[in-house]
Amino acid sequence: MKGSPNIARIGALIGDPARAAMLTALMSGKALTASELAREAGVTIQTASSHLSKLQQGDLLHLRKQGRHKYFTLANDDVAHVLEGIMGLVAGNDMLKTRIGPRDMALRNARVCYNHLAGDKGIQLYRSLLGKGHLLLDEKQLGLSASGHDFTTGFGIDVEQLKAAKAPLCRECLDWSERRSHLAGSLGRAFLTHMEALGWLKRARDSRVIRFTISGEGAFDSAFGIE
Amino acid sequence: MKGSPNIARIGALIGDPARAAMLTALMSGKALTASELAREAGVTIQTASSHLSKLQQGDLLHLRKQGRHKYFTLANDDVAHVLEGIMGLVAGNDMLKTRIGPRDMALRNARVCYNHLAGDKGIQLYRSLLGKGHLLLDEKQLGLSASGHDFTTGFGIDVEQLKAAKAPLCRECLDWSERRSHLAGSLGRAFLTHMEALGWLKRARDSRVIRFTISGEGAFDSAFGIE
DNA sequence: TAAATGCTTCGTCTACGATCGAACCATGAA
DNA sequence: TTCATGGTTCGATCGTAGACGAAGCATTTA
Repeated sequence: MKGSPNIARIGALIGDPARAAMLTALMSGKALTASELAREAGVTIQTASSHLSKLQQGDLLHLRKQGRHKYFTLANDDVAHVLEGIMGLVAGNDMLKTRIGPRDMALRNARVCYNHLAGDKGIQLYRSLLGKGHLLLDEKQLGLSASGHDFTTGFGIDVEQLKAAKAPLCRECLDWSERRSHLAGSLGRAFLTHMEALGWLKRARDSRVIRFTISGEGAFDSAFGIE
Repeated sequence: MKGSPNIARIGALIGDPARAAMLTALMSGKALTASELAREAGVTIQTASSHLSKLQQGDLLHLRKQGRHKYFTLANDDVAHVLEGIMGLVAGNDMLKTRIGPRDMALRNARVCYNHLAGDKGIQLYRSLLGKGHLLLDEKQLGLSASGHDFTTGFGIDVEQLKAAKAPLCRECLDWSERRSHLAGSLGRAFLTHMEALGWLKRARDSRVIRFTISGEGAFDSAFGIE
């Protein structure tokens, strides 16, 4: 109707507790089935089904049928970005009152933000790549420089394959815990999955927490020149 | 309860049509009274009062009493940032279907995003400052370089005064229309208000649209080196 | 085929919240 | 003081959306 986009629709989608729980669960980046999301939200499978169809209708979720399963993920990085932003709003207010527990400390140190690395570790990575000139912020968005291309392929990531896909390669994402940017986009995802493949880190089973192994932490520091 | 912040609360706040209308109205950056917001949302003043107290309770709004009036603004730049992000989500989906009209074109060209310049013009400004080394993105957040300090004061902005305030000086804000960053923070606000004072541009009465004057457009281009 | 699993649809119930009329405070003007 | 204006609080109404039980599809396994 008006010139501005319809905010209320999306707000209402996020505004329901059950749906919000599902969305936060999907922030892990994993594809989850309808029944898993139902458990996560603490509702029966029928109501979950209703919620999921609404979320999908609102283009917040992406669906991938596979056999008799339905795997849901967040629709794209933008959705994740908005969700992180909202978390930042609550964090700014609540965190001051609530004493941050060990679980939150782990979240702040390293967590997954829709399949890419966030938290303190994510920012270190971003800063390193930017500082060494591997990432460029010159013109539009964020770009991978020639040296960055070499570095990344040398690290073991198939950049050409990522470039072939239609999804944006680099994107920055603002962190609610640290108030700084970290690397998102398909490249950000590739970094995380590759580090996991290298055994540097492990994802916690049912949360967004990431735990680095002892050797992985050292390898991370030396690979990216963290003092 | 859980480790992650409580998203649903904020989503629900944004999710009501009346409240959403108020928030989008406040994206203009102007301070609006309760009754103005009631008109904007199309509800009576009583219900508006209820909504406003909820929004304030949720730390989305900042209140400033003045005489028998109550002036509301968005609580901070982060709130504006999140709202723009949500608009971006809807824009990505709806804008493809809906043919963009002249009103939207004006919005894309130049608009106010919580008191700083957004849209195409906002990005030009940001790119220019970054390209000339006046803004630095090295380490944490965004910073004003020495040359940027000189340039800005030369432009007629009292940077020292801004630095004295507790609000962050520079911040980047992602644009939904252009998918690029522009300058937010108190410095971004200062740029907009100063340009308005110089007569370069005029804000539309009841929208977020900004119209540059003919001379203002030329002055803008030469001041920031837009070809 | 039958049985089991994953998910959807239907119908009903319930509860919360948005809305407004009316009365009530508070501030500023006459 | 009295009047007008800006805003809040109370109470009642009403709608809608969320919840689940039960039945219905669909797909995979036996």
